[in-house]
Amino acid sequence: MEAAAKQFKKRNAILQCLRQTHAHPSAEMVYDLLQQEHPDISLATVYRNLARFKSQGLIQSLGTVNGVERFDADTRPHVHFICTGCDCVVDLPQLEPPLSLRKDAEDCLGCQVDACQLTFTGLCSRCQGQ
Amino acid sequence: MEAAAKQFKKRNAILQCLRQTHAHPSAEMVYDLLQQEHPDISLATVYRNLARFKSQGLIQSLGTVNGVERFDADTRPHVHFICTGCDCVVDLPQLEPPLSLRKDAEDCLGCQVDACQLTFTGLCSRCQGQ
DNA sequence: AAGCTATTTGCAAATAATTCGCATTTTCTT
DNA sequence: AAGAAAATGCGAATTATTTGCAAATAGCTT
Repeated sequence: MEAAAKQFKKRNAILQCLRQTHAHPSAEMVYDLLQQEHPDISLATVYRNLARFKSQGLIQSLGTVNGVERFDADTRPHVHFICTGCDCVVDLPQLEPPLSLRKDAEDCLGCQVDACQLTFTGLCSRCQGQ
Repeated sequence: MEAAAKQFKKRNAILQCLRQTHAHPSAEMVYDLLQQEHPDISLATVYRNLARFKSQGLIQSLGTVNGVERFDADTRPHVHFICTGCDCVVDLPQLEPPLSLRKDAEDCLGCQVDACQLTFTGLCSRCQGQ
């Protein structure tokens, strides 16, 4: 095996891609981002691996923005802002997620809370100037 | 026109349906709920009117749960709990949505925040007993 | 390195939720 | 009652996502 170890797994490329961006990409966005490095990757592979990462807790889903699911490799609870103009998603690590309400929710409903998601929506600075 | 004014609009039936339930239904759930009263309603009409109500601010969308969009006729900001076991959605009117963070978000990003959504996910009391 | 098994992938077809076009019906305005 | 505008039903189209399956790849065992 003298040739360069070009053949790592595509799976890792997908995870790295997610970890290197702050764009909270969709499956198709990941697919597009990987085109340079892996022109032969399949969209199905991206979907499959995103589903796997999610079930493994390696990434989290932000739910869907305009009909398409968006992902985040940062699994720590943090606040998001979603622009209804351009569909961009931005982190707000400065803001404290209201985790203290979690126990209240559990007490109110007798449920078991696994995650907390706080999202602001509106227009980003760019989209405000139309 | 002596016969009873049976022919109000289906549009209103859809809105009333949403207002009378706490199930945060999807389009198809609304369609099913209306079958008794309006067996001749079309699913497309439900979709069309939900979109209209949303754009008018008469209802809000909770985003999608397991791939299907869910709606709420209560447009006041309030906290939700979503069960990942049975996909039920429950209000938590007792909990205070962190609206105070809204201004912080705007300051951080220079954005304009229009809405705030806080959602807890986990297992409801029924689903905890498997 | 060869052989064997399990996993991953690409492709194309299938699925599922939602939207759209258009003809018909209903409502509104006069 | 007549005509214009809006709402609806139906079926087809669209779009995101999933799946079946055969080929490719990676891991083991010798």
